[in-house]
Amino acid sequence: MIKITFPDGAVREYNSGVTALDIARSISEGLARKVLAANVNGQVWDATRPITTDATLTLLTWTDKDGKSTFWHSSAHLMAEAVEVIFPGAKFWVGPAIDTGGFYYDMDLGGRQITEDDLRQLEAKMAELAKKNAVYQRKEISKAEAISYFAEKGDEYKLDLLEKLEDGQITFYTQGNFTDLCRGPHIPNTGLIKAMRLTNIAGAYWKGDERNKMLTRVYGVTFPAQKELDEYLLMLEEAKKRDHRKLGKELGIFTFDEQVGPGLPLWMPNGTVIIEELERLAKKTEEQAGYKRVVTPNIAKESLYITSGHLPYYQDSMFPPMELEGEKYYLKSMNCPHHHKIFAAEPKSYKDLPYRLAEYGTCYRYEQSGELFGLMRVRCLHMNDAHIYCTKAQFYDEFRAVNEMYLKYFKIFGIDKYVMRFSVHAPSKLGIKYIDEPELWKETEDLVRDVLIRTNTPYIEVPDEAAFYGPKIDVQIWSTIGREFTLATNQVDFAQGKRFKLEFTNKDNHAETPLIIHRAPLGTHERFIGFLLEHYAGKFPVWLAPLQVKILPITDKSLEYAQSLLVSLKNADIRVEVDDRSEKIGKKIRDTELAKVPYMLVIGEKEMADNKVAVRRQGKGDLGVKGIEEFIAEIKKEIIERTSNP
RNA sequence: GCCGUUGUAGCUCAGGGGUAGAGCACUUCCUUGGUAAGGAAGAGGUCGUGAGUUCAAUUCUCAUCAACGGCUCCA
Repeated sequence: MIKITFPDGAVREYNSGVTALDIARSISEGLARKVLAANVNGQVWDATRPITTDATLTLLTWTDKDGKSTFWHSSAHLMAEAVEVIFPGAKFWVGPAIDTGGFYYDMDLGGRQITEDDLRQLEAKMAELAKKNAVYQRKEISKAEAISYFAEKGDEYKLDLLEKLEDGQITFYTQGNFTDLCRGPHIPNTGLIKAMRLTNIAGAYWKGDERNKMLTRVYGVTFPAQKELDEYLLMLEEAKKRDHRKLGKELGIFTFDEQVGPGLPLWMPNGTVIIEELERLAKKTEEQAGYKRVVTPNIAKESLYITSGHLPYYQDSMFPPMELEGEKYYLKSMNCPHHHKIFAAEPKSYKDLPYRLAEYGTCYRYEQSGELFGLMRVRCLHMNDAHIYCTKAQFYDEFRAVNEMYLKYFKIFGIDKYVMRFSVHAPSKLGIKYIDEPELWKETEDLVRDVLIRTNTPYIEVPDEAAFYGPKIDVQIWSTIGREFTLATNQVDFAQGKRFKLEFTNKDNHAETPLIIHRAPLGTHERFIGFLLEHYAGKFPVWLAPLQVKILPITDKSLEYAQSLLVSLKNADIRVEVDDRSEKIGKKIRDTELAKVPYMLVIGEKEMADNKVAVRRQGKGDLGVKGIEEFIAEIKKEIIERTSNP
């Protein structure tokens, strides 16, 4: 007998060799039908794998993250089985579950192309195979046997995988007519997969290396019930409606033009209002935090970027230089070197530090054409940039203050889902990807970690993602499309100070090099507004809304009254327009609702007689009648306090 | 940059070897209507661009540009 400990602490005895599925069945048949896998002593196992020692056990179902990923990974195998039927001779690389939902399988179809129609055919085949209730069978196998199996099959990709594996760690999983080299685990049988959708076809480099052959990747998603697939598809539809590219066009925020160039957004009047409101917020915040504003040119001579160290590391991401009078000029892809030159322009004493320079800097980066994505990845960007020059003793307070500024902003925008990524260097890439100063890397990484730990900031540490000049903290956020983006960045730089020979005179009258903090809490206008469009689904809070109030006269008898209201509101610095078309009020309301204008003032003969306005809030409906002064006072409060949407 | 898909009116889309269509938007007129679409008429397109095949190309072929889905990349 073995002892099984359940999550609630209960302990029950079972015969050795019992499976998680048996245990579930001993509790209830209903539970047994839902079990997808099990967590046995901290490892995710097949629910059908015999347990032979005392163990802690958690049964995993669709509601568990590991249950879902087991389900999806098993679905990848099911898809592969269908692929083998429809594309005989297909060779397989890997087919994992993906965090954001679903799975993919990378395959070599021997030069054959796969089409949307093929996907529908594959789905049908998967459904047919699933109905057979085929059991996923696990088998431990020797390396020699495994090699001979795939050698015979002619699958060089699996043979490549086998090279790194040794006897004792190789398992095969078989369901129906499909056998795969796989670590597992898998769900008990294919019958659990009730609904499936192959979502798209893509190319993917073998092993993720662009020098390698491109394999065919098919993405899919499956569910234990048709209803859940329907809900998933509905959610995708909703996400599409929130896509910043769609909203940006509908709301007149930005546009692209072929003649201007890819990745070069044109900010339209409505978008420009948002830019200016964001800048107003940033400038006030930064002024209060002791920053000084500067303005620098968009181009500089080559030597500046040689000194900064950017050219050797990032030349590929810069627009090619303009050459005139024997001199090369580059469009700036970062503001730092320019700021360093401002620091260097006047001698500095320790009394001048911390010295904080801020600029909404325009930068140009030559992102590869395939990387461009709406406003999220562009070639011309406006960065909420600043550089803080400080002593090591000041570093803690300065770095902490920057992190606190992030949090202050996130509160204003209601951003509650984010992760701080602490990116550190990789010692093996010193001198290649990173400045070759091992002691300084250690020292600055320790300084940053110290801030994070002492301020109780949750973070994850990621190796080999630092900037070339020092460690950094990136703030990751998720758009409604499910993509992950770096919104803000806070970086330490121990390298450029030296390279630019930046110095201050310390208390002992010696020259000392300052530490530099690069920070951009609001990221770039492009990415931030792209994010906000999706975050608010285009319904901006009043302080950011391009048009804050629309006055809707019911008939043209109240046009004159509308004009007088317009003047009052404009005098109160409210962004307002009158809809003076000869349309019915229902039509005017509909159009204004769709334009996502926060407030509508409906006025007719009644309001005119009482000198009042009927207030309607976008998405909320009629709020009743009030005096114009009362309305102005309320909306001004909402604007000044930068209130989030109710 | 790589693999794949797409490109028709301002927008969303239909069509198809014999030089084009809908809805919305737009213009004009009628309508003055109380909280999500009043009516009529009109204007608008070298069917992304360039070349080829053909008596004839927007439709077929090739190239190119751009967008989209991924991969790679992201100071």
